[in-house]
Amino acid sequence: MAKEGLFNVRASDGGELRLSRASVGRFSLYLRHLEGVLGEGAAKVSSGQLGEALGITDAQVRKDLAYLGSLGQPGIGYSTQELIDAIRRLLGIDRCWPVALVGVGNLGRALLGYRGFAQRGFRVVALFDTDPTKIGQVIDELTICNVEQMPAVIAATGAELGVIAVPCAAAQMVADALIRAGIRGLLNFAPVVLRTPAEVRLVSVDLTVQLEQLAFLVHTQAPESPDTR
Amino acid sequence: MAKEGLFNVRASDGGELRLSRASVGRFSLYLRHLEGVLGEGAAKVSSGQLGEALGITDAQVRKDLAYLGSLGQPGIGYSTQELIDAIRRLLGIDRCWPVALVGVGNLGRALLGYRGFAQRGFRVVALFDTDPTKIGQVIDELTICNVEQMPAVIAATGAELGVIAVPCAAAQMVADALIRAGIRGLLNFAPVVLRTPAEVRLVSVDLTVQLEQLAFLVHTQAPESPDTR
DNA sequence: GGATGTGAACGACTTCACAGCG
DNA sequence: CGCTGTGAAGTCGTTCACATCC
Repeated sequence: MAKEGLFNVRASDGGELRLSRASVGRFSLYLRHLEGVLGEGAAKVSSGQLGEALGITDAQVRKDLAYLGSLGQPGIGYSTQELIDAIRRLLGIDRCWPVALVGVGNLGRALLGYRGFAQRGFRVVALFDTDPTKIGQVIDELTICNVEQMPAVIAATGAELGVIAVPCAAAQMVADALIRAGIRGLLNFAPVVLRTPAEVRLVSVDLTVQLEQLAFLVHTQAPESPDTR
Repeated sequence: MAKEGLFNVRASDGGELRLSRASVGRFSLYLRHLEGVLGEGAAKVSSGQLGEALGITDAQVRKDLAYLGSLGQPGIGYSTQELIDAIRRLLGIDRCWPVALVGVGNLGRALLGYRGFAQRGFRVVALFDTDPTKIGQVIDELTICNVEQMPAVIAATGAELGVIAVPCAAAQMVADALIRAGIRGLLNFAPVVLRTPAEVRLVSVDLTVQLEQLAFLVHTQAPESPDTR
């Protein structure tokens, strides 16, 4: 009932590009690794080196990078910096994304303090919680607001993405409120399947599911280790 | 260079079964939903209802559930309880998994307090940190130990799985230590690609990658919302 | 009628293999 | 010679469609 598929992206040359879902996930990993090797002074990388580092084949890497245009030089490799810039553009993280965080428990605080977010241009600009005792507290110069204030606060701060880090009983209600307030994408950590209108994007991360995957792998002694996600 | 693939599982009838990676991820979601509907008193479910709830097709659900054996009754559906039991057996979570948690920062604490873990039989039995000021602190009746004590503590507690919630600079070192101490599977939250021997299972969760996926989806206004993973 | 289980068709993703370029 | 870019082949995963059974 839900159709999987390819993404249509405006390519750098202005044309349309069909991008597979699986590649999108890998671009984040390429980016992370490329920023690392650039810091070590490597101005060039080859598909073989990248594949080695991420545990995938060199052919796969070349297929992915070909989406960015013809950035590679035969016999030489790719310019690290050029790849980084192109991937950031493709993923849409060549700019700042203002984020609203709902649920300032341990998980929320962990996300708030997470370096990786800021480094990639994600900036938490608003905090919300449903617990009345937390309303009004200030963390990192941000005041925790209640859900009723959401439309006003989100309009004022310009938050476009929402992170849901509340217990699962409250998750759908929080999602609905965020959507009413005009948020365009949700990152959900609550272990429930959220119902959202088609125009709101949703990514869910369920920590229990990940642990269960691991238990399954250990339990069955499966042949190969899986990749990140 | 790493081959992806199917898992060989000992089926309930004793035979070998080939199980796709993708299905494994969905079994956790089925389980979560089934426990919910069982709590509401639904003794039977159909593939259509399950698919509707998780946003996938009924055919997909039937294909997945067929891995469990022929539990369905044509015209009736599946017994909720039977499915729950069979999925728990398949995933290997029909027993308790002792877990060692490394890194007692915000994320570590969030995981420690996470209800879902305990409910599914994952029990944190050992805590470690690299920060000397935290060593010796007691949380939830567990004393935070340092990495040197790892072999002894893990042997004493019987921990089989390790959760890595340390900054990425320390992650590989922690992984190596856990592996030396005899751990069989790792759940990694640090944004690096860990190197592990083939017999140790690895699942990685990179929160930045998830946010970047979301940014990409919003950025491109892709047609359909993705599912959990 | 209503729902399962499953071969066959379809579509997506990965790997192969090699032409072509620096 | 080394490495990229890409058609072709192969593998994996999902959906269709329908025989089958309660």
